[in-house]
Amino acid sequence: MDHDVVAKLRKAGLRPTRQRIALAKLMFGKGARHITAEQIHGEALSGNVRLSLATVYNALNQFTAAGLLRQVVVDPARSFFCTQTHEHHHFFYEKTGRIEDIPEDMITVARLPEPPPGTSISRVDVVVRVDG
Amino acid sequence: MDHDVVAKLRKAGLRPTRQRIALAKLMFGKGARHITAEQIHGEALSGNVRLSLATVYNALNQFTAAGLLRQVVVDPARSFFCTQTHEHHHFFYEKTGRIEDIPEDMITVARLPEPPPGTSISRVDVVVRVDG
DNA sequence: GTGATTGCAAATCTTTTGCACTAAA
DNA sequence: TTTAGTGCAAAAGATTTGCAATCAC
Repeated sequence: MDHDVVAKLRKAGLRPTRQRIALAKLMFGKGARHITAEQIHGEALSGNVRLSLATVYNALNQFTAAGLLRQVVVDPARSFFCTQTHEHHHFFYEKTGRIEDIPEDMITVARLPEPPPGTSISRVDVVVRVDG
Repeated sequence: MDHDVVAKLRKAGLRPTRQRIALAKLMFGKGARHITAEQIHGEALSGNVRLSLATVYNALNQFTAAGLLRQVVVDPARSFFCTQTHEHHHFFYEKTGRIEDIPEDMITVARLPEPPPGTSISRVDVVVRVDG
C-alpha cells in the first residue's frame, strides 16, 4: 500500500513525491528485484506513471544513498539496483544479462584477507558468472 | 623483449602490429597490472608510442577475447583490464578507485551453490570493497 | 598485391547536470 | 510561502563504429 511506502521514504528522509512513491512501489512491491534505471522507467510508463528517466536516475541514487537499495556491479555496460540491502551474492547470466540472488547461506567466504592498514572492509561481493 | 610479445600475439592469432606490440609490452612487461584503456593510452603516449584511444580499446578487447587479459568489473564508471588470467580476486579501494590483487589462496569460497540446470559456472569473482 | 589493422571523427549509450517550473509541507 | 523535487534538454564520459589510408605478410 501507499502508506508503507510513504513511511519508508519519510524514514529515509526523502519527501514522498508522486514519482518516488510510484518507483518505490514498483521496486519494493514484489519481492527481491534487480533492475536497471531503464527497465524501471519502462515499467512506470507502462503503468501510466509519467516521469522522466532523469528523475528515475536521481531517485534510484537517492534510494541507494539512503540505504534502501544496493547497487550491483556485474556488467560494465549498465548498473543494476537491487532491493536486498543485506549481505548477499549473485548469479550473473552472461548470455541474458540477468541477475539472480544467491541465498546468503549458500556461500561461505573463508579466510578473508586483512584489509590494508588504515582501511576497513565495507562490503564483500561474490559474483558467480554462469554461461547461460 | 619484443620476441616474447610477438610470439604471444602470434599464438593468440593476432597479427603483431606496432601498436599491439607496444601495448603488450606495457601490459605484460611489469608484473600484474590493473589498468584502464585511458591509462594505458596515456602511458603509451608518454613513451612516445603514437596510437589512438580507439585502437587501444580495440586491442584490449581483442586481447581479452584471446584470453590474454581479463576484464574486472568493480566500478560502474569504467572497465579495468587485468593481466592475471587465472582465478583470483580483488581489493577495490572505493576512495581512490584503485584495484589490487588478492592472492588466490587468501580467499576460500566454500559451498558454492549449484548453477541452474543447463548452465555451468564460468567464473567466480570476489570483490572486497575497502573504504580507503 | 591483398586482406587485416589503424586513425580519426562521428555515433552510441548510459548517466549526470543546469535551470525554469511545479508540488509538498 | 518556502524549499525540495521534477522535467527537459543539453552535457559529460566511456566505449564503439564507419571508412579511407596504411601496414604486415
